[in-house]
Amino acid sequence: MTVRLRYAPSPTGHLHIGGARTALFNYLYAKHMGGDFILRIEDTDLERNIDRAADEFAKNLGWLGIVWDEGPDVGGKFGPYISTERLSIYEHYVEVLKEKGLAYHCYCSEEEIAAERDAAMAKGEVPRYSGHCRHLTATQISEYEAMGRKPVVRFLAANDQELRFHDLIRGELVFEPSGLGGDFVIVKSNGIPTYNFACTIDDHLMEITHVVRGEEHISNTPRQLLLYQALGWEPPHFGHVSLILGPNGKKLSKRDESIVQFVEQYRDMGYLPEALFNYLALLGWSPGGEQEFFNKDELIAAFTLDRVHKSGAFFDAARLSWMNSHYLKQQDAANLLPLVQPLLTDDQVQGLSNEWLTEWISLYQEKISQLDELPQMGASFFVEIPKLDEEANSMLNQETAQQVVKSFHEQVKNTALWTEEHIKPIFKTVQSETGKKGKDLFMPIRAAVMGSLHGPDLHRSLILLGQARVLTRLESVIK
RNA sequence: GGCCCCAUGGUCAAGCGGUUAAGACACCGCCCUUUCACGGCGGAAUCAGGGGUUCGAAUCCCCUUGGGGUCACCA
Repeated sequence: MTVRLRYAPSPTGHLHIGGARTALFNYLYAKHMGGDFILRIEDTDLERNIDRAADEFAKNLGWLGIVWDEGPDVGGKFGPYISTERLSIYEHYVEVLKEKGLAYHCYCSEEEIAAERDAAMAKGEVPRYSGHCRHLTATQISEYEAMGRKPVVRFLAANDQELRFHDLIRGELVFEPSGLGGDFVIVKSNGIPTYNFACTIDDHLMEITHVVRGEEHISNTPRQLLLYQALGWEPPHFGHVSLILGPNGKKLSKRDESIVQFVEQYRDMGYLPEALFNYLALLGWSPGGEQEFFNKDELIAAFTLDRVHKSGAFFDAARLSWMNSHYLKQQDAANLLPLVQPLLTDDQVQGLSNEWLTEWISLYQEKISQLDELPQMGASFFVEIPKLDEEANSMLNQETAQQVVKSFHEQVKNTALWTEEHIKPIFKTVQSETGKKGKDLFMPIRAAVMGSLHGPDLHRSLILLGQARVLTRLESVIK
């Protein structure tokens, strides 16, 4: 039997790194086992649904390199893959449960339930639905209806045995039935099923074999187990992945601004999908060896659930950054060009060929850890005369530096060709003319031409700049 | 608070009863280099505490402590 896993986000925001990692683990395991990976949208919270969010999830998941075999856009034989398009399916199973006497209408208002809960809490007891509406008479029901109350449907959780399941990551997990909170809601008063219900129905009908999800779902599992039991279904295997922690040591909150946590933001900053993919795979999972860099196929080959960590992991932005700089170095500058172009203004790229820009990228490629550092770092190439920074300025105020610059200027002016082979001898000549070498030779020229003592390879920079512009820049600092 | 989960350096982590407790990021030195970076070499830094079990415990068990998750008509 082939393995089937799914990622089932609710379209209430952007894809964040925690969700992306959960999707990634599901994907990697499905592919490792030669099975299917399914994307399903759980949009049962009508109020919080955000337009286009589902498309964004798909877009960003796709960007990361996660591909699904079935989903809202690609279809599949277990569709539809969006909860709100499956309402009639859920209705059917509500009827099934009602016929078995395991589901009933509850007319208690949210206020009444809240009052019960608060009372229980005040007494230090576990909140638990009282079962008030379990056995309503026909008259009571019509009274409630006459009052205009809209019922929810509750599942009759009469279970009094402990619930247990073998978690793929954590091992045997056991729950006391008293902690469940009594009969829980499976259909909200607006007629839409709750997560626990929809999820159970969908996972079963879609023949999901392994449910790998965040640790925050551990406590939902016993309720879902009850549902599987009531429906006479075999539950899938469950595995709960630990949380990704923010700087405060708590579960990442989407509202926490201290950390960049949406996939799209990383894309915009110039992170490569391979780097994020690689980093996320290694967060909370380890193949055990010393290898750090893995491509997708290697990860698929290596990924197993039993090596997923039980403890939470801090999101280490510095490590991601390091990993991205590695992937950036690996790339051909030409491949980076389309990613860099959107980061440059029309003004900057005016009249510049792709070849020129590619060379410009390759000049800085190994110095950056994200692509959006490039425009700033390489800005001096886009202006006629760069502004001298403090260090460069004070260097050029020195008489010895002026000598070097003047001599260099003279040579540049008189050279006919402007290639690496012609530039090298120029430095030789300046060296013998001024008696300067090493730093004393190169730094004044770098300062004069680039406006800074730090920067990429000087020879290549000069060539890219072009003879005319180099001359202009030299003249601008000669006193 | 109830229930549940977790615990190796600052961070990611290897380790599954016998190791000088890997490796990486970050950090600090040094080297390479016309600068910055890259790279190379080196350094500092970890088994939360206490009990057991065992000839032997980072590894197994218990307790404590600490952290986290969850207690919705959100997922």
